[in-house]
Amino acid sequence: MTKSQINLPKTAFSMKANLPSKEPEILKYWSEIDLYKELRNSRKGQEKFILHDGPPYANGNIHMGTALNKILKDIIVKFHQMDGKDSVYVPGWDCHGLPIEWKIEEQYKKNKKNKNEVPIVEFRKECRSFAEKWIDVHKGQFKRLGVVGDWDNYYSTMSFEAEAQIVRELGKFLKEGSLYRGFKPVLWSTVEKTALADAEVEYQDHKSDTIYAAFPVKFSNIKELEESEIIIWTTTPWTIPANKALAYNESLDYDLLQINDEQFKDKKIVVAEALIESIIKDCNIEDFKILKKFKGKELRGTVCAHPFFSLGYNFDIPMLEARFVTTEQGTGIVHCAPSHGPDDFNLCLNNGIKAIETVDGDGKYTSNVPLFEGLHIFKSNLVVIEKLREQKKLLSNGELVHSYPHSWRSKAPLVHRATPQWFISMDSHNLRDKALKAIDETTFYPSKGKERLKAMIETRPDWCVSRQRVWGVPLPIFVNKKSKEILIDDEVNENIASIYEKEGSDCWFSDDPQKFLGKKYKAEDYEKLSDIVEVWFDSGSTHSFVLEKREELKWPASMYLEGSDQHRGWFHSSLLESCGTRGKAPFESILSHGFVVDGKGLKMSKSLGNVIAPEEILKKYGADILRIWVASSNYAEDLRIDYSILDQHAESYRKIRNTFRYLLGNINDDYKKIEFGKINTNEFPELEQFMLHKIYSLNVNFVNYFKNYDFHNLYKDLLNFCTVDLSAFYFDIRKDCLYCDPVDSAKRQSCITVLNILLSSLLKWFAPILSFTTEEIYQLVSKKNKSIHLENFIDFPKKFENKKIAEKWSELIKIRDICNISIEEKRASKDIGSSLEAELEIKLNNKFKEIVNNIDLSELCITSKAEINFDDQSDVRVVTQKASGQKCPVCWKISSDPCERHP
RNA sequence: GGGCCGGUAGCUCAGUUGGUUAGAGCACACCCUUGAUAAGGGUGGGGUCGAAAGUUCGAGUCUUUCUCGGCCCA
Repeated sequence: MTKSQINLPKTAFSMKANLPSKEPEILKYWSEIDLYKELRNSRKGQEKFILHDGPPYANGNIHMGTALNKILKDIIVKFHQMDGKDSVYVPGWDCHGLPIEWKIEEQYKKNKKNKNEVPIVEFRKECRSFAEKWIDVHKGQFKRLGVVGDWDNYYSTMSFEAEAQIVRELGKFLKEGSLYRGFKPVLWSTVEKTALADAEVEYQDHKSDTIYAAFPVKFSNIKELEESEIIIWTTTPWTIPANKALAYNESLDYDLLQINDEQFKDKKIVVAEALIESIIKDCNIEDFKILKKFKGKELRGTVCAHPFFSLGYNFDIPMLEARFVTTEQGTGIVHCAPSHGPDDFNLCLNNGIKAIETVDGDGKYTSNVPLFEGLHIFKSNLVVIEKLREQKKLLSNGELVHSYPHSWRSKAPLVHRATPQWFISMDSHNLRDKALKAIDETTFYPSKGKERLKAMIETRPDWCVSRQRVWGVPLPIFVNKKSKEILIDDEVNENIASIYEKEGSDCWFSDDPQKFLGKKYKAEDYEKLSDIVEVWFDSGSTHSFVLEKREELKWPASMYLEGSDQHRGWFHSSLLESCGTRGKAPFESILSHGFVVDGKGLKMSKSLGNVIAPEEILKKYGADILRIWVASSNYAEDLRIDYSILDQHAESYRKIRNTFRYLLGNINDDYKKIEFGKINTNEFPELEQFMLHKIYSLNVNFVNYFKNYDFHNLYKDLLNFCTVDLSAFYFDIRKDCLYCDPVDSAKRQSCITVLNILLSSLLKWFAPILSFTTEEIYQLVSKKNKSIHLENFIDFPKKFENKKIAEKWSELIKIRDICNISIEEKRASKDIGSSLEAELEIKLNNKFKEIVNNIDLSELCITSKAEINFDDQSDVRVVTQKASGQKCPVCWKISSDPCERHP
């Protein structure tokens, strides 16, 4: 039988991958050999690459976005590890915060338990164990993706160590003086006497009093405006006493009107042109004329007086530019009470007007509001309207039914109320400037991230770090009862931190305040805050209790990597926290990725029914397919996924797998490491030399792509190499030699050498992406080492590069393509089937003499014969004919003479 | 509603400073092979470059408007 005469490929590497069942076995193996420890040992003392993990929230199963994030991190960590660096990855979790509080409250409701009757400490314990449970679930799910890291020593923002360090970090801001107490409007229920979070608010129709009120102009760059009045419209007359500014939009058109009606005789008013019609109707104005038209931007610098200026409100009301002013309704000028609206608050804050406490928790005006102190705001609309009328500053009043926020519990209407909050100043100690400088010193992938973060830092208001909640790190602040001064003392701060380090922060709520104050101060002289720190400060501090505290890590991190929403989130808070405390960013580079969307580019949502869970993909395809999806997608934009896209990647995977299978089969699973120094590439056939050049130049691209974290191009090059250069070209041509030539022939040996080089190259190139499959193969062929992931990338010798051969062979491939077209014609007409049934007559222009010198085009085109003739005609002409003669039973070549190799 | 980013074959992606007929792989169709075989090879079809207008001798590339989508903010 002729089959015994030829060397057919033989391998234990199955064609079918069976990833969903194979991968867990490999995971088990990694855990048995303690891969993470091996990785660390293998790179002791090497340059570090530290990708600091942005902590996911310990709540709910992971979704595609989380999977993408972790896989991308793992790919990068593995690349750097194989690049010879000590590439350490410590995963972490964000644990404090409202979502977990709600989950526990939900459980209480189910069990008919009253939250207010549960001691804070007990409630917090339940939050803690809830977070712990989800950390465990996440851990299992992340590991299943093939993510390698220090899972046993993960970090969490609720560890005692973290809570203690967060106190120390706050202490730095406190000591510096940039942490201050201010006021900020929150949605407040005067019935429940508490602030409500957005999700606790429901919108219902509500009847409000409306007014048109007048603010006299004191100064303006538009001369005609003096002695006129700016008109505003509002649905909350009770906020007029808290007014501090007026807002206009610079791109709107405004008019100065003179009113001639009896009741407003000779009044001159300013309103937006687009709203004149509705205003004159609402205010019963019949006779007016337009004195002047002007653009909003001309209002810059205008200062008004308060409508109650003659009643003691004798401060300036500046006019400020604001984009939120529209001509939808009102007058095109908005009255701003910084204590009673977020827009108003931010606008005023950015213009140096601080909010003050104008209304107390019960809804009554404070002493900061002359004339109205003690009056309940819900009863004061009519009082304010009367006062305006009395001061001749009311044009009209009415009522409006509109959508308005209400408490979901009491159903009572809510108000925006400025409450005492704690802020970190952006400017008092140049935090903004420091952060902007740090951004300039950071490398962004993709580069557009830099502008995005910069724009946010440039315009953001002071950082509010306090929350009136329970599940978080308590703000470690004492305020002197008499002087109202904040206690700033390193000793006290360190005392609190060291207590937390031992027992956690629960004790803040249960233990004697004296415990925290130490002996220096008396507890009775101080008010202990019950606010907690907002969770972005927690996660923004991870660099301090992870990067700085752990010996195996370094500060700053080499990279922070998150979804692009984190420009507003973790990138942002980490930058501010670190610049405030250390003057520098905690990262050298930032990589941001887009969002996972469905196959059509729409966001995934339950209502659209287009959600794909990572779990389903793992069950159907396996983690390596998901990892291919990550590597092949352009993370700079949104990443599309659906089953047809995954099917396509699964197809590519098969191609890659079969490439490996061909390599393994032809070396019979007997991989031999090739010593590059010992091989003389010049003695190789040209085809082998060409392949070595291909390997070399692919690696040049590979390194460039990797350095720029350009994985989708890197993967594309690898895949194309497998399909175009190997499967359809090199492998196809060399089958004849591998199967039919004597085992010891120099040509076959050269080929085997190249196959060995290819195997090790591809294994390493693919290892960071196809973590499981490359390990599966490595286990089959490696004799000494425990894991492919412990290997280094290959440093290919310069002698592999051969530009001359590359140029020559790219011409040969063009000739081959033309031959194939000619062969195809004969195949289509059923003259021949296999290309070995063909013999070629190739006519070449004389200029190709050099190109085809020493080249057997029958080998290249896999035909039985190829005759070359030269002339001075056009470049390449091929005639294909059916080969005549006998088919050699061994190599299947057809020839009229007996087969030379197999006589 | 505002800011930012994006839209190139069915899919994943290339496309330099504007310059031949817009490329690759996959998928698809047809054919071959049965010695990589639930594999492998060959050939081929497929694009108004989201839309419109403008600048230019010339636009996928520059400008404006619109549209669709995403993120952030309100």
